[in-house]
Amino acid sequence: MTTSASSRDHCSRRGDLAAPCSVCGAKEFNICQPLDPARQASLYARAVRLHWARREPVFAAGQPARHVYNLTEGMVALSRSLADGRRQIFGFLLPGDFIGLEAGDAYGCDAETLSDAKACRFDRATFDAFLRDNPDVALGLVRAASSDLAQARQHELLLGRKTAVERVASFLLDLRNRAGERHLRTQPLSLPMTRSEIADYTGLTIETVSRIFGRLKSQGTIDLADATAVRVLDEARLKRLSEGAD
Amino acid sequence: MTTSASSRDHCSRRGDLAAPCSVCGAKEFNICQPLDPARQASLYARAVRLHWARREPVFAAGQPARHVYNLTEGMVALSRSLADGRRQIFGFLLPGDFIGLEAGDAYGCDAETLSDAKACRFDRATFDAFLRDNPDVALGLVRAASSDLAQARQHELLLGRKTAVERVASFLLDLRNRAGERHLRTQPLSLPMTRSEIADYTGLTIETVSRIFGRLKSQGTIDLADATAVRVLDEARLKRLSEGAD
DNA sequence: GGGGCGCTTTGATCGAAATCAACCGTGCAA
DNA sequence: TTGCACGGTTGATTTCGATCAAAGCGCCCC
Repeated sequence: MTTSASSRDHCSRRGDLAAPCSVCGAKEFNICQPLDPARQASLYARAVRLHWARREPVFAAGQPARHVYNLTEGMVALSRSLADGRRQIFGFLLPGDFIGLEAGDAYGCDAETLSDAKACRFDRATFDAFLRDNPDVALGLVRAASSDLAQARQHELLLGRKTAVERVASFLLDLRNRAGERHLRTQPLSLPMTRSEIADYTGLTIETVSRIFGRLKSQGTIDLADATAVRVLDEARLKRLSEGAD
Repeated sequence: MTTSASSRDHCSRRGDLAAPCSVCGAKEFNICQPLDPARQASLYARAVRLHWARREPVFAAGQPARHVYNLTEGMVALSRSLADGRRQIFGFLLPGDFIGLEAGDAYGCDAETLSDAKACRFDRATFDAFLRDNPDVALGLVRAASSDLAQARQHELLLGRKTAVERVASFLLDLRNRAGERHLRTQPLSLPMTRSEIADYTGLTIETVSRIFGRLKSQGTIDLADATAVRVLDEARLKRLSEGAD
């Protein structure tokens, strides 16, 4: 199995999710609440709600890709490591995002929770059949896949050509924008990831990330109540820094 | 128009292509030769064969994405630049690859030829309609898109976490494998791209790329007849170098 | 032939970020 | 309460690749 030992199906906790499952429409964690019961019956009947604690694997690179997930709460990191342990994080997934959608026979990267997280899980075969019957949903997924590629290329530009300051500023702005889009904007922005995960995303070391946070703080560009609570004080400046000005 | 001034429709030169167009099946540059005339009539009737000289733009980031291309001969680079000119090349396209497939309303990157190149061009609307009628082709494209994403992530790992030697070794092996897959393997491997383009792909400078080529040559790992003709002498060693051993 | 241009190579030096090394604060378990 | 593990910050030093500089080599055009 790809989900960790402590993940539970149909967990007994209840409550609103950060985002309803975009496939089966579930709005609460343990209740099936599809938008269109007739069409989606075969799919949601088999959908399973899962939740994980912080720092648990959802799946690992190379495992057979038997499931597709729709994240409804929490944050998940996609990454891949070299044999000697050097790790590159590709991105941080937010509620509403799909996990494992692009996989062929096997998952191409590791997926790990960065916080408590919840997701709807679908069997790949069931999911594919559902897409065949629902071209509108399928079209939406094609768009989502294109946007993943666009994001990956943006990230390639960051890793290949930006300085350390530009990388960290870009990371902060990007996270802020994506959180804002999904109405998850909190003030201050709370970061579930550690300095080590930010370093592995930006292609830097934890020391460099820490120093740059310090510099941004002393400049007055951001405020740090603690290491995880970032308040952007000067967005325009942060934007300039992310593009190589200053 | 996105194609350059010197591109010509239905060019009068003839001859076998490196790869037949994977959509309309054209095997020669100026002759429509579809695999299944009945089904594909609406598409191939409007397909246009183009060719470009070296270093010509196919399209630029931000332009309205009106066309989809299938490269049949030559090589094209996808890239994106920062305001100050720093450029990141995302990949090198070979015959058989699609160009501009993942674009939404506008192209997300610059596409430029690295050599003389030929392609079949389709109107996006026509192409989309064709895909709706040919789900098998559409499925193939979904797989192609997934593999683009996998490749982009491999490249993120290269840019974020590999050393200069590892990057150049990975670049050479990757190009070699992809050329081999498509029966374009030449011995020695001939590189249509300059040191500057290799640098922009690997996130290095031309001087560093040149020095590493020199080092690989003096080690006996590769042989360089001239700057563009690379013969891999010790593939196993190159593989080890690309992964951090040695 | 010669001169200039674009690309590559090679050498010397510099600098941004990595590495090495303490040290701090917090939370947790003995 | 102590001790320790973990994450974060900060300082000293090193290093890898960038930058600066110069020269070599086709290649094309005059």
